[in-house]
Amino acid sequence: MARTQGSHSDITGPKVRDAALRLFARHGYAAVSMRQIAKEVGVQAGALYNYTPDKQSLLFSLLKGHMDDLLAAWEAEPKAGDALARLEQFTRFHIRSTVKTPEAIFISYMELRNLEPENFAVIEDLRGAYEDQLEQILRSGAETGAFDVPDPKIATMAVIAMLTGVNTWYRHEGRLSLSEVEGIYWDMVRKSVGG
Amino acid sequence: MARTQGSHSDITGPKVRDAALRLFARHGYAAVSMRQIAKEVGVQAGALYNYTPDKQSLLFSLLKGHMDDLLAAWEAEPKAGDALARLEQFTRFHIRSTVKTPEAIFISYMELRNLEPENFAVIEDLRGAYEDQLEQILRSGAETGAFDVPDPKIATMAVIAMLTGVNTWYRHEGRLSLSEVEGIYWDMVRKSVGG
DNA sequence: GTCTATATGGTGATAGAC
DNA sequence: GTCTATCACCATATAGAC
Repeated sequence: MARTQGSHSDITGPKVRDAALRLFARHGYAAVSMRQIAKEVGVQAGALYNYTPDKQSLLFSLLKGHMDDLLAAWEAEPKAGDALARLEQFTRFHIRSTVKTPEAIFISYMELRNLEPENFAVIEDLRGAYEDQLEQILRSGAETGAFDVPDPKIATMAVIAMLTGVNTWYRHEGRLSLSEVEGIYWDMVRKSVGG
Repeated sequence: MARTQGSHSDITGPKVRDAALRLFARHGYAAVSMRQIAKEVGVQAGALYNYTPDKQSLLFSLLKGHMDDLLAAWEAEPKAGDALARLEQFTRFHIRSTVKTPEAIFISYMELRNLEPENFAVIEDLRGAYEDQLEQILRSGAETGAFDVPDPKIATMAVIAMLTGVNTWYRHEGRLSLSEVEGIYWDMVRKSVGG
């Protein structure tokens, strides 16, 4: 039986999140008003509050959703292979993630300071869990002698920063294909840890 | 002869810039009000306009000043040595700069999107000039066979991102000394380019 | 050079009609 | 679920007294 009371909530909700993600990534959370988001969605500002209790919750929800998706996608990857194979897997996974959802990756490290303390703590935990995945790979490879990594913690930060940097310049229409980019970065990552 | 009309401009001016730099770095340009800056300086908001025509000019001036300082400091470095020595020099220089002026480095890549178009173009040019310094080093090393770098442009972005990442975690009171950090990163950078 | 006071407009969020 | 209208507040920037 068809709904008699018309509702767009099942489509407007995602549109609100999409618009917020895009605008936050482009202009920054603090610089974007609820009226701008509403205009992008095609509703009045008041209608947004059917989908989020406030602006801060909207930001948090986007970041939390992204981190959950990222961790779930990594968990879903096959976990076979030695440390070198796992490092290649992580490298390619992180670059593909960066390229697939650039706005989400971007706001996830640009808008942390605009989270209220409790929200910040949640996202920082998830980020830490993600970085731990790489750190464990480097640590296990260092123990078996597969890698030459004197300080796995620092090496983790260095590799993550290098890979996330793809975000700042990669364009789909660019000179290099995604697999070429992956190959170049994997070559550098592998060599940087003496693998 | 002493000034009869009291003036604090020679001290208030720098204090305005210092406060703005610190607050922009911590909370972001869009999230910081002129009233907050004034409060930090210890004057009323109106007084700030003796030192900047508007908020945007204040941001631009901070970014421009930082990039000019950075380029001038690099120019002032001795330019002897082969590509490998020059790469080590750049690596250590960039890390030291990142650690010495963390707020300026931070806003220089976080607040670009808050610059108006003409201001953005100026800063982007200066950033490009800085990145070119590294790219030329990698390119010359690749030509002589000192480095194994198939794509100097990408390698430049990768190395810069890795080094700038120090900004996100380094603390003066931390576990590692600056020269230890430099050493670890230089080891990774050298290996990553096959040097 | 700094102050107080103010012009002008945008902000997040809510109330109540439909 | 969306609209219009509105509240209370904060924003940047300026004017004019001292």
